Amino acid sequence: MAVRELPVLEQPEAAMCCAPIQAETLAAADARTLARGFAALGDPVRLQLLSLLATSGEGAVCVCDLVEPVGKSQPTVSHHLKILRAAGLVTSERRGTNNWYAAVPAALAALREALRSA
Amino acid sequence: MAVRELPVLEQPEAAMCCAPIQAETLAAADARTLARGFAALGDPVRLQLLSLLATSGEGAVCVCDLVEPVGKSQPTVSHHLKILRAAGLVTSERRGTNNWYAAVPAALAALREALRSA
DNA sequence: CGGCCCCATCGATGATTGTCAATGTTCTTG
DNA sequence: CAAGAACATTGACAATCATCGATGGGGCCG
Repeated sequence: MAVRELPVLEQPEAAMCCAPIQAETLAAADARTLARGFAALGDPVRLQLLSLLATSGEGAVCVCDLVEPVGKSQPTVSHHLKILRAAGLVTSERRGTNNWYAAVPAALAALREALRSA
Repeated sequence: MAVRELPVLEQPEAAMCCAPIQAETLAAADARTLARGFAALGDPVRLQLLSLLATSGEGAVCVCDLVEPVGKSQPTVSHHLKILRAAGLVTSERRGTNNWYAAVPAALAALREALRSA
């Protein structure tokens, strides 16, 4: 594509925004942001990826160690990681030729907090 | 429709299954079930509906009081409520001519628990 | 009984999504 | 510099989804 689309939504954004679901009537804007976060969790492959990252003894995991466990092609895994990163749930860091991903506990905690309902 | 589709997935199912994301490597089956629950939260309209239900002083809310706040057509709201109910996140009860929906705190708590990551 | 709400379902449509094979890009290494 | 390895991006396609207007069915009331 010649003309870049507005990349504004590509930025990590979920992080720690938004009032919990229970605060008066969730504003539409907050709802959109929160929904993007939950939607990122709404796929089995992404949950497995997140699980692999969260349970890895030492924080980060190389993509090469993620492809086989989830049983999908490498481009598909890359695609899901991109979504998780856009939602702010994971971070990535290049080390030499490979790419290490790590979960962002604070982001998960934020979504968890939005779910407190009593 | 003459022949009912297999209704098995229509039943509330999320409820309280599945190991948390952090337990070893989330089995594919558990991941699917959890993902269905989070996917149900992955839409702004459904989050708003859930918010309305969770914040209602007295448990249940009539559909007629849900349509206007979310700014969508009545069939659309009905559709989203159906999805929330299928995911076990809300329950419905007929009272006279109208239908009252209520959040299921235990189901929300189950998803919240799956998110504990440290 | 007849009309009127309240709500669910149907049918259609445009948009989004998950997936893969093929191709690029960026390093490292010989 | 050439070859190869590790990922990301592109393009394509089938499937799912969100949305709405129109319709249907079940209670209530006059």
